[in-house]
Amino acid sequence: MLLKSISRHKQTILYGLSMAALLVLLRWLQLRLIILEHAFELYAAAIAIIFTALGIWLALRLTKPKVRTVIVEKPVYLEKEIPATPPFQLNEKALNQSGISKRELEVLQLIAEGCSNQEIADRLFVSLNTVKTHSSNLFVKLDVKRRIQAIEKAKQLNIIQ
Amino acid sequence: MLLKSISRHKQTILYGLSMAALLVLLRWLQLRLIILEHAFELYAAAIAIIFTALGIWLALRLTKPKVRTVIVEKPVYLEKEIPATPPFQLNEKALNQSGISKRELEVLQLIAEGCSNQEIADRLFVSLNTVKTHSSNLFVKLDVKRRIQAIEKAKQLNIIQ
DNA sequence: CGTAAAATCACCCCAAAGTATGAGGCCTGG
DNA sequence: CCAGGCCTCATACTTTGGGGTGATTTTACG
Repeated sequence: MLLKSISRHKQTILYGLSMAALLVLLRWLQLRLIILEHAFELYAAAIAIIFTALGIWLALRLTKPKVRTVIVEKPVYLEKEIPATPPFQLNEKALNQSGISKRELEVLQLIAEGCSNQEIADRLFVSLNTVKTHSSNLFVKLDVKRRIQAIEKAKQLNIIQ
Repeated sequence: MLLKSISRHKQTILYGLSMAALLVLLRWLQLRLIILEHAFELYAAAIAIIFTALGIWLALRLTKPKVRTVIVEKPVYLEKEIPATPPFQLNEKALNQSGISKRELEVLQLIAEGCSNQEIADRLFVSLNTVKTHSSNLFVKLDVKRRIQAIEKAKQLNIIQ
């Protein structure tokens, strides 16, 4: 029970532990180097670097990338010039009809890339359970039973590449 | 507004608070064990805060795009000029190089159709274990970890449609 | 402002997928 | 003939996937 809980929050715990370890290390370094001449500068520099990294990490972790690309259909009739490889065109109609939400679409795309649910969770910064929920909903909306079938269907419908 | 802001950045605040708690703990430990100059600690804390902020600012600065709307003109071709789908050409060279056997290829094709291992076993009239063995070998030979990746890779190599 | 949809997460349980290992039968080329 | 690849299957185990339920929080919209 406890073990399960631990393994489930492995990442969180790891984060915490590594931060703690880092601070202890810094403390130790301080004690070690306190006698040296430029210990203070080194220590300050280390803090600066580490906390800059922490800040970057925090920002990236907490600001959900809000890149939203909206593709609008605009028919253009052509006579003869056919591009060799027709570019992917998101079929918004099919997407809307299926009732698949934005987040679900993201999950679907990652599924199509061959990610495991855990990998998807890591890349979207959500929990494994959330990914499962999304994919479950996806299967219902796409009327399929397995992720592979979901990929096939979504490709047929031009919902994903 | 303030409340909203608080609830929005709950994670951040929690993180900050726990960091603060950690520092206080360390401070307390220090007071317990050693008596050192206070200026240093304050200075270090200041550096930490400032550079965390710097990191956040940097990250936010460097990840620029927010909402972008891309309008793509979708080419619609006249009836006669529907781009022909190039006929599937099995890449025998890649197939031989990969070392995939005949039976494994059959399994691979059924995997790509979205069949479960049990369904594959039924269709090939072999046991479930056999299918598992084949697919395991496939993953090694294709250098992938999951069946979805195997499908992708096999399609890339023109081993399957 | 209130509501509905979307997103998030948890817990339980079971099924499917995948790993590791061993083993026996069947061809085939040297 | 016999070594080696292939196909078959088994057993045991771990990991991942998926169903179901319920809950809270965000977000979007009238």
